[in-house]
Amino acid sequence: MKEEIKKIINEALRELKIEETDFAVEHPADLKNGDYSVNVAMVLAKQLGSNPRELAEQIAQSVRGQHVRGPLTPEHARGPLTRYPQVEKVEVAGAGFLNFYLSRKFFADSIAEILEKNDNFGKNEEGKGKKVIIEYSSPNIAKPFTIGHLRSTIIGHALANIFEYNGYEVLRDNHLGDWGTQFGKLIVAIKRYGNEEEIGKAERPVKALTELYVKFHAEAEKDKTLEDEARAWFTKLEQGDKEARAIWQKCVDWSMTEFSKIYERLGASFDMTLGESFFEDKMKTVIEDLEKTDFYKESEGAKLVFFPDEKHPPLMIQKKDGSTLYGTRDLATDKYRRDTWNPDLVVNEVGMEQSLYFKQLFEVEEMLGYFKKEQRVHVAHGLYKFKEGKMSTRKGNVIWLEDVLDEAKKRAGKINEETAEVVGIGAIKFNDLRSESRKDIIFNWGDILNLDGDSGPYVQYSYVRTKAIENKAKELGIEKSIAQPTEEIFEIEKLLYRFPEVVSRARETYAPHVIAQYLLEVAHEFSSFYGNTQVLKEEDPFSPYKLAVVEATGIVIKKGLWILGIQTPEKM
RNA sequence: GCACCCGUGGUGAAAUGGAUAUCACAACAGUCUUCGGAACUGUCGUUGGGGGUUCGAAUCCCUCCGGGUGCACCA
Repeated sequence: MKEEIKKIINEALRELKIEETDFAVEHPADLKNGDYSVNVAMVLAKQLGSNPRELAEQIAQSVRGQHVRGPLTPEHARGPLTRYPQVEKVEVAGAGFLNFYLSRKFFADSIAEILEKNDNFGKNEEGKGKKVIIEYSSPNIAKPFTIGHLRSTIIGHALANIFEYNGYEVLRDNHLGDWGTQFGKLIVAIKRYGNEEEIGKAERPVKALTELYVKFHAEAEKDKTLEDEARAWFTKLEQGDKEARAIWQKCVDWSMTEFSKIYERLGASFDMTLGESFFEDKMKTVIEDLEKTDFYKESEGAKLVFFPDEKHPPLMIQKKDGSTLYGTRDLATDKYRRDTWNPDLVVNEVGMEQSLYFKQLFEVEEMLGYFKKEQRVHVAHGLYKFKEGKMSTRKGNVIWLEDVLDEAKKRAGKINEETAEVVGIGAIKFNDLRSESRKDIIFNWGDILNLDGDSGPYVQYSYVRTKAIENKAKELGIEKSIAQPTEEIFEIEKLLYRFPEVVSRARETYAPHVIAQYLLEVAHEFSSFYGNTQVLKEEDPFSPYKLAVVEATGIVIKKGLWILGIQTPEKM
């Protein structure tokens, strides 16, 4: 429709003998200002030195076919609008906006389209033939999967769905932190203070491993030789020592058993889980590649990359003891990704605190010719905060994710026992996705599970309500139909047809909250029309056309929530 | 010290450079009574301060203030 409006405007400009110019066709923020608004008069007013409102009025008249200046072409005499039955009227408003109001026909057609496409409504092809790797979740083996890891999992999952819905081929990668010096410490701790059999049988083996890890640090305070012992074990692990390898493997297995339970509850899934250990033998060539560049330098025995003009602080790629770092492994990972899948885009969903690191990483990858900077994106999220203060993952002062999920379920159970899990998890997810991911989230149970407010359960309930109305109509023997669009304009129709644009914008901006906010708007509009007693005041509460709108609303909400990774219960 | 992010009603948030800055929660005042967990209406703002760019700034630029995070052998 946007394109059609551009054509209409350009036609009017030609008729007025005004040179064409760039202008915007947008949805006004306020639904009262029409469905599309055009700023062409304001843009032109400056160039022509005329009054924007008067100019807008002239353009509007030309659009309506009420031309004033010069002879009319026969086609134009009828007015462009008569050839576009989707447009109801054009009005001049504000500083000189041309507001286009769409017609009943347009809305009825869009409702028909939603009903027809159903589950596929909103899918588009903009990413056709393009491949994107999205790395998210990426917990550390043998370390707690806390509420802190929740954000990456939830946001990453939503992003993956957003890209997929826009036609991209999506590879979801869980880049496990399964390598690094902490495994030396862990091996020492297990051998000294642990019991493998007990850990294996524990309900939460990771919890047991974390306790051992904490104990190691406590003991290492007193006995400095422990650190050396740990380093030695990590070296053994790197060299493929059988015993070290076996213990490491157990840690991975125990952790994954525990993590998969969480993923199942969260509905998150991955196409691959290539942990850092997978790239252990792939780092040599990366370091060789780097040594060839002008930016490589050794300093105090370590190998570093220095950035031109000291744009960023240097990035270390090898420690003086010869072992590698996080960055080295990430470079190897991305080289492998390029060689194996040749993706158009690689996205890392990781916390904000790593944004300098990612700037460095992307810069180095460009130096090495692995990826261009525009092919690498760091989607950064803020922290969860609690009223009591910032949460800390150190010193065992940890909030375990499973406890949070259980609490959500328990609280949601007060609404409806049967759907407690779906509503509880949905509430947590929606709370995470409803605002810009860059911002910190203040964790507040009252808001998260609020049925009346801007919450996941509120949106889920709106969907359930569409089903309730459909069932009621069935009882009354009323069939949906778009044959007779009611005279009254439902504000909700003005929102539903925009769903595909919303999905597209969420992809462009890497912003799931765009979809969440849209769903809230839909839910609010829906409840002001079909919010309970309101409906019964209507003369014709369950007309066939209204039912069609209700069903379309259900389709859009369900699909929107699906993209966010949130399930829709059938009852609440 | 340097760099990055954030600052919007009492609270939590939204706003592709556009219109009278939107929504929810809480509070107060009122209308209505069920397909339901009712819903709706009204009241409450110098977008942290100050400059600048622009026809137009919460949004872009500069600067100051406040909060957060990061800056060589962790990940």
